[in-house]
Amino acid sequence: MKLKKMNPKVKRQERLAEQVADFITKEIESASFRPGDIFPPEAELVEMFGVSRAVIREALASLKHAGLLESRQGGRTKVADLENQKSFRLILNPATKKMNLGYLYELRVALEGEAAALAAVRGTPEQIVKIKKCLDALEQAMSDGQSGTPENLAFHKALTEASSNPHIIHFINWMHSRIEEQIQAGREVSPDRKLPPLVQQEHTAIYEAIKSGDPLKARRATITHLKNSAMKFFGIDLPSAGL
Amino acid sequence: MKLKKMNPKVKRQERLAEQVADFITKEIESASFRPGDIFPPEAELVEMFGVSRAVIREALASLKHAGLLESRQGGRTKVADLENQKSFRLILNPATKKMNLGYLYELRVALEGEAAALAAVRGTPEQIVKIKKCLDALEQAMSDGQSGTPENLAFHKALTEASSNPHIIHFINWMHSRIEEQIQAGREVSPDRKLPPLVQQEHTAIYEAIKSGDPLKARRATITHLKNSAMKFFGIDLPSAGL
DNA sequence: GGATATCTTCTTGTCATACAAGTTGCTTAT
DNA sequence: ATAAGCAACTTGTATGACAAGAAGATATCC
Repeated sequence: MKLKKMNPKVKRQERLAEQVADFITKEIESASFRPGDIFPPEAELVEMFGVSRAVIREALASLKHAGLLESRQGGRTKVADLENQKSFRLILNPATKKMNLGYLYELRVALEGEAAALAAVRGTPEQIVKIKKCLDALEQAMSDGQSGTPENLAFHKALTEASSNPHIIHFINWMHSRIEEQIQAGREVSPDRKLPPLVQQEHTAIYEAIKSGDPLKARRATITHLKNSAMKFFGIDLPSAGL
Repeated sequence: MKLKKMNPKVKRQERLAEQVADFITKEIESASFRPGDIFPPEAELVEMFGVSRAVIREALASLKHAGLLESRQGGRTKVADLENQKSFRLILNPATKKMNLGYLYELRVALEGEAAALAAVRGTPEQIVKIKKCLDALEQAMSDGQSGTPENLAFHKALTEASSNPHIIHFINWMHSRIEEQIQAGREVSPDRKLPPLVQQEHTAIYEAIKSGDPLKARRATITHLKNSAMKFFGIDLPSAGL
């Protein structure tokens, strides 16, 4: 239960407050504390972790900001309801890395499918032109023998933006980086990530569907594309879910 | 640019660190600062806001934890890439309250539709029984003349849980509370929120589809239900997006 | 005896100061 | 001009002090 203050072996030493915050977060997520429980007073935490009150307060401030804890001057600090958090964080079960990635992909399918459908319904001509440009750039990059990863990312980004829904855009972009993080974390699966020529067909299908204003076709093309890449890169077999 | 330290008129005084953090967050979101920009040193912020360094540090700790800022001992603090944030927060445009709610509903439609489809594909018998129980409880509550709001919530929750995807479950629940918050915030639209008898038909349709294991039907029933309630309660006309 | 008011103690919120650790940029010597 | 070294600046941590509010114990009044 005690934190090490200074471990010289660790290259990039994390700030103490962050260590404490992470520790407490795990404690709460592992249900050692339940929502509504009263939290130990700061003085006790100071002893427990062997750090100054300033550090404890910075850690608690972070967790209060994130919505994990609640406090009022004079009163005791309480563990907040998970529902009431202002920010959303993935709760990653370290025991099931591969499952995590699959679950994340399911989320991705739902959102990017919807984004593509929305793009087909209300994408502006400029947005659609932008998608086309990204498609061409990707084509070019691949025929040049490059990996095409950045162009691929740009294509998906342009696609998302054509949904014109700021929350969906923001969330999809956020999720991409979370997925990337998961991939980096679970290195036992090391895909070469080289885009096979086939994907370009899938990309084109998505573009065509959006351009023709057919939301269902756009959604299906996107889902097919994501299902295929999940299988190809990670061996994940996503459920069809009726589309 | 200066914060008031103590405003006796405000009932529930927010902590200074939280005020500072919110202020800085808005500054960053409104693009006054761009990712990669170096941030003013703490000493300068102390002067700027007229608070102690401890308060500034707690605010900065919160923002670093959220992923908005990055710092290294000795170096300058920088504004982090929005993409790299570990937690997701809604960026609410205060100018367009009604739009926000509509956009949130689009997100909700995408996710709950997917959840319903997944529930139809892989919902366990126990999960489906639970949905039925919630449906019955809602029926009972409504025939008793109650609002049925808590039962309605329970029904949707049971539905979501049957998707068996922890991230989707967590995110939908989180979004419900965000939507509720938005509704509270924009009080000019004050719906009476009383469930009309018609919704029960829609609920039953969702349940039947899931029970029969038909993901497409479950998805469509859910989307129809959400579209109708968005229109009924808030006058929001959601796009069809091909389903 | 029970409800109410007061007071003591505990806890969180804020401030001030000091120093350690590390970075940045300038100065200086080669 | 380049590189080493130094000085100033910035963030990280620790400590002590006090204010403000909450919670519980105590005393008071009916």
